[in-house]
Order: sequence, then structure tokens, then C-alpha cells
Amino acid sequence: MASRNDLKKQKEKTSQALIQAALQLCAEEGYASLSLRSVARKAGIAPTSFYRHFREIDEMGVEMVAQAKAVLDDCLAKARKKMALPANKKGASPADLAKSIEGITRPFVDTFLNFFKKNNRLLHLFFQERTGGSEAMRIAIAKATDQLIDHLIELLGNDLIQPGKTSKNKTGNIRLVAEAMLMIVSRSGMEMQVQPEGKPGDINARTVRKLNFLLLGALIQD
Amino acid sequence: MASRNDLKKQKEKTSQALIQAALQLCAEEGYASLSLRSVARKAGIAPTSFYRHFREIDEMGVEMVAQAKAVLDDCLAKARKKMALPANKKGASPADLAKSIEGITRPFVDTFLNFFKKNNRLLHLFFQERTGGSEAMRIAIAKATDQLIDHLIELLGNDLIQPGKTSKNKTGNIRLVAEAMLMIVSRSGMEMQVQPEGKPGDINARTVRKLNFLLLGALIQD
DNA sequence: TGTACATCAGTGAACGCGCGTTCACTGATGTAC
DNA sequence: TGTACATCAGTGAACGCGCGTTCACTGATGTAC
Repeated sequence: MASRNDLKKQKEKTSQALIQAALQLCAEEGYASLSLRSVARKAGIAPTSFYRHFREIDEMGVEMVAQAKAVLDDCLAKARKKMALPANKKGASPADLAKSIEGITRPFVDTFLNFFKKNNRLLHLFFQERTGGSEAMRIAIAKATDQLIDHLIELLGNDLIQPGKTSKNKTGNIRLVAEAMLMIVSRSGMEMQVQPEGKPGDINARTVRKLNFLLLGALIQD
Repeated sequence: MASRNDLKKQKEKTSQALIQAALQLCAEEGYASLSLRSVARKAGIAPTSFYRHFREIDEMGVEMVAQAKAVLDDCLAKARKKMALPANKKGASPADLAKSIEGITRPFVDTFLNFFKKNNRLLHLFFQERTGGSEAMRIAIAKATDQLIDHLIELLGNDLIQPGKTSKNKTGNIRLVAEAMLMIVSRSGMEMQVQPEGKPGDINARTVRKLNFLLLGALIQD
């Protein structure tokens, strides 16, 4: 009575078990410390079975990156819903601007850091190995990061740019802002993970303030 | 005719050879991929000789961090000399502020990224392994980073804060700015190393603009 | 000054271990007739 | 429906390799007298 796809589904299930095991080990010891045998062991299969799913560790690594990317896209989409827009009203004073900017940065940081707590295995991989690991991994991560930044620009564009006022220069600035935002919030997430007790709960507040400076400066500069 | 310290000096020389070999391997493969044997091989000594200098790899790692820290301190000191101060003039327009801020950010970024090119082995270790590696390494790096940020705050305090206007709030902001600056510039340095051809020479310019936003926002917020 | 002894950085053999990879295999699932 | 064959995820034995670590050692440098 088995479906014709039972075999494929079972294989997919094992592949996922491998990836999940790898992500967990990666968060504990770092991607560079992954071994085919340790991943297989954690996933509960024989070392040799690994080759039924991936030709080598890095091929699995690329898949890991794809999954991390999907989670981050979800995270951004979730943050977007909470953002208060538009922030950029004409003739607003710096103090007013600062207030309305926090309507963007606060949900962004809170959502992101909350996701980071829940999915630290995914995100650790994403931001830690970007400048390490193998060539294939770096390329995969760089590509995923670029897409993520495009996604964030889309959000910021809608929230920050007034319709009809978009200039070439401003668009360029928004890319810089998006890169810096992601950089800062991911770094906060990493540090939160490394020393979860260090500075109490105010890591969110500190991150928000950093982003406030960044956005306020970018808006005023224009 | 040998000096009474010849033996000690020779030992120190070998220790340095080990550290330099390790830094080079670390930049190529990452700290996690270092092995006692590969380091000893690169340094030109027998694997067993390693134990005459360090009890384990991480003990050498801590020493590596200390050397990276010294280079970064030099880097900051060098940047300081090029910075134009003060940037924060009373009643300046945002446009004027932006101009004078670049007198700080431009030398900072140029000096830092230039040092990064020359000493990529040191800096890679410093910023890559902060959230990976062993416990001992993370502690050593965290401590060194804190000191580095204090150092940067010292510079920024002199350059950004007008005498007599220092407030508690402003001091707190400066720490946030210093952290974010170091974060952004180090990330740029890492990416420059990973893809040295990617975006031509404008990585400096892009980094400067990010820092401009940050500083401008921080100054106006106050 | 010369001699006898101490120190200690560096060595090479040897160990057990986890690794990636190969190979021929098993046995459940899927397909053809 | 039943039977014979094909597919293929998962297996266990075996391999050679680099690893960390131990040990007894060598021989140059340093010290005491």
C-alpha cells in the first residue's frame, strides 16, 4: 500500500536529518570542525551512507546555507509587518525623525534577535562562515547575503523613501544602510549567543540605538 | 663568547616562528583547522618540539591574539594622527557636519583597511574567531576587543566631544558608536580579503559613507 | 684558564584514534508482466 | 492477483593518513669550582 514516492520521501527525511545534525554540530564547534563521520553519527546513520545524499561535506554545506537563507527571509518578512511607516516626514525635526525611526529599528532588531535565539544554529553558520570555510561555501553565503540585502532594501525602500523623491544617490545610500544594518544586527546576534549573560537584556536596546544613529544619519545626509 | 641569554633568545625566536606560522595558516584555513603538526611543520621544527613552547594549541592562540591586538593599537594610533578635529562645531548645518565628520571617518577607514591588507593574517584571527574557536580564545579576543574599543573611544572622545559638553548620555553613545565603527570597518576588511576584486577600489568609500551616517546620526541625536 | 656537571630546546620512534573513502553486500521498495 | 526482476538507501569491513601525545634521547649552551 506504499505510495510510489515512499522511497524518495524517506531519503529526503534522512537528508534533512543530516542537515539538522550538521547545523547543530556547526553551532557547537564551527563549520570547519564538521566531519562526515560526526554528522552521520549525530544523524544516526552509518558514515558510508552519507554518500547516498551528498558527494562531500561542502555540498551539504551549500544546502545548509539555503535553509538559513529561508529562515532569514521569514524573519525579515515578519519584521516588516511590525514596522511603523512612513518614517520620513517632510520638515520633521531631528528629534521627531529619531522617534519615527525607532518604529523601524525596534521591530527589526527585536524580531531578528528573537529569531536568532531560536535559530542560532542556522544564523551562526550564515554569518560566521561567510569569511571562512571553503570556496563553495563562501560563494553560496555571499549570494544568499546579497539576496537578503535586496530583500531588506525592498523593506527600507518602502519605509524610508517618499514616493517621487527617489534619487539615484538615495538608492545607493539605502543599499549601504541595509548592509550596515544587517551587519550590526547579525553581529549583535552572534555576541548574544557567545555571552548570553554578559550584558543583561539591553543588547536589544544597544543594537537599536546603533541602528538609529545609522538611519538618522542617512536620512539627514540626503 | 655567547651571551648568558643566548638560549632564551633562541627559544623566543622559535616561539615567534611558531606564532607567525600559525597566523599564516590561520588566515589560509581558519583557526579551527590549525593542527599542532601543521604549525610545527610550517615553522620548521619537529612536532614534538611544539611542547617546549606551548602546552596546547590554544595557549599559542592566546598569544596570537595579543599580537593582533598590538598591531590594531598601532593602527588606531596611526589613524588618530591623520584625523582632523574637532568635527563637532556649534551650530553647524548637517551638510557642514557631514563634511567635517569625513575628516574623521576617511583616515580611520583608510588606515584600517590599509593595515588590514598588510596584516590580514592577524586581523582575520581577531575578528573571525571572536564568535568561534575555543573558550579560551573567545575570552582572550573579547578582552582584547574591549580594550580596543576603549582605545577608540579615547580617540573619538577627543575628536567628537566638545570640552565641557560631556554628558553621561553622550559618553554612552560614544561607546555604541565605537563598537559599531569597529564592527563595520572590520567587516569591510574581512570582505575585502575574501573577494579582493569584487567591488573595485570603492570599498573604502562605501565603508566611509556607512561610518558617516553613523557618526552624523549620533551627533545629531545628542 | 680548564674541567666536570646541569640545563633544556629540539629530536625521532612509536602509540592509538578519528578521519575520508572504497568496496561488495543486503534487503526493503518499486515495477513489469 | 502473483511472480520475477530492478532499483537503491543503508551497511560493515577495510584501507591509508594525519593527528595529538608519550618517551627516552642528543647535544649545544650555561654554570660551578
